[in-house]
Amino acid sequence: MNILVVDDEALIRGVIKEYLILDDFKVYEAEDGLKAIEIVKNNSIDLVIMDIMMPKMDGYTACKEIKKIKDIPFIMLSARSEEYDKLIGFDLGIDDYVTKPFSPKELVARVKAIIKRNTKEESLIIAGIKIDDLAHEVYVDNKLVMLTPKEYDLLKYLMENKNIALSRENLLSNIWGYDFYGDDRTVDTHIKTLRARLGKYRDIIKTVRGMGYKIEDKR
Amino acid sequence: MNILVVDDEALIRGVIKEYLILDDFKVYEAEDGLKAIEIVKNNSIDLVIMDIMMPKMDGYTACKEIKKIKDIPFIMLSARSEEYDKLIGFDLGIDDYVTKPFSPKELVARVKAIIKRNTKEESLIIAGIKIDDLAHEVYVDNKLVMLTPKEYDLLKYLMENKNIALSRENLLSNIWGYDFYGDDRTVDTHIKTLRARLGKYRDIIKTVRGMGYKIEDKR
DNA sequence: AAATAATATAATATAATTGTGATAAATAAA
DNA sequence: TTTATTTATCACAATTATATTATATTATTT
Repeated sequence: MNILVVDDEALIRGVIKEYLILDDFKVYEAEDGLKAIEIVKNNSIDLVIMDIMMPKMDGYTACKEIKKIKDIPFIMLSARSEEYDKLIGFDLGIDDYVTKPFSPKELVARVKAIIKRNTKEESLIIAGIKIDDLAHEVYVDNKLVMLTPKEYDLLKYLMENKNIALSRENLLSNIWGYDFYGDDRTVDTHIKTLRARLGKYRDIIKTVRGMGYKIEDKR
Repeated sequence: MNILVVDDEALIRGVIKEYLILDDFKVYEAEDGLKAIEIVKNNSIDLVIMDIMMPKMDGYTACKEIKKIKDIPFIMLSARSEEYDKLIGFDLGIDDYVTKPFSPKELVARVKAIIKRNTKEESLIIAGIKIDDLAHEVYVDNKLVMLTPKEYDLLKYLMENKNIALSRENLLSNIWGYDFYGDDRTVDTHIKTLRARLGKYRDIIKTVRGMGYKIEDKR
């Protein structure tokens, strides 16, 4: 889950970020509305925490602009509680509102609550293969299949990037990590074992000769 | 969950009702304080959304009367935010306050928030394991089992997040606290002792290799 | 069709992860 | 304080996963 924190005070951003990271959120930061819009355009942001009072572009305007791009849940921060009414008047689809000074723990709780009510049980499904990422489980024709960690990561990454041919380098750096300096062919071996796990669906993993691999989803 | 919406404007009642129904609430309507009291007397109402300005009997009075009958959470609606202070002065045990014009989405979110914090944690049960959180007791096959504080917290957290694979970092930050800078493997040790306490149910705690642990509830 | 290139597979050695028991440190209780 | 309990860390064994290498197979090019 990617959270964008927008506040002109670096200190406040820092505190919020620290707490969010503890709960496995990935945190992006912006110091004003304009930068926030840029980040939303170029990243997959799932929720925005935004201060109302900011230089260059205030929270109201920034929220309105971002909502045009993508309907992301918002939590607005503000120093004064009176601003609440003003905010409601805007009817921007604000999901929550927190006044400063706030407790970071409370803020994180609200983030979780909002994400929970906005997250439709999204499990990745292609052909007879389903990944329940929360449970960290893979089903083939509704039968639970045990994968090793690497197999799991590989399948998930391929499914998230279905219909895209992924080079071995891409796979290595995104799944093994940028600091992996091993053999390219390591990927091949894992593709092999993964295919074996997928049984009759082994062929959804296509070999892209001279390039790498991809998972194909016809629909 | 039964919600009573009290407002003299049928249009507003209608909008609120529409949104509440989307979230599976059952909605009762009243157009003034007197009718509201009647409905509360004759139905099991869990929460009241009430406008302050109403004919026959205003919101303040109606709220006071209803609180005499039953201690139900209230959300008050009002056209002017200045009335907020007046409302606070009354100290009627208002749970939330929303000024018109309001966002129905926001209102529903607040309803949910209030219901959540008013609902007593029911006891968690998975397989033969029961946590009575109020009593702070754990039963295995209805036999009281003594756990250390950490074991209790760990079991409770795992059960609250059943069917979700939880990383060691997640467990550490949520159970030990964000300021714990110890060894990952500490979790393992506690999982070990916890499993021992659970006797024949030790296997409901699944190891998610390369990841962490989870509790599985098949049903 | 042969030569070449790329990938698939199998076998295996290496590495990483987890389970567990022992122990020391910290905390709470007597 | 002493004692008991709880907690964290360590060490090692058991398990499981991974990377590498060698070889076989398949696809592409000439």
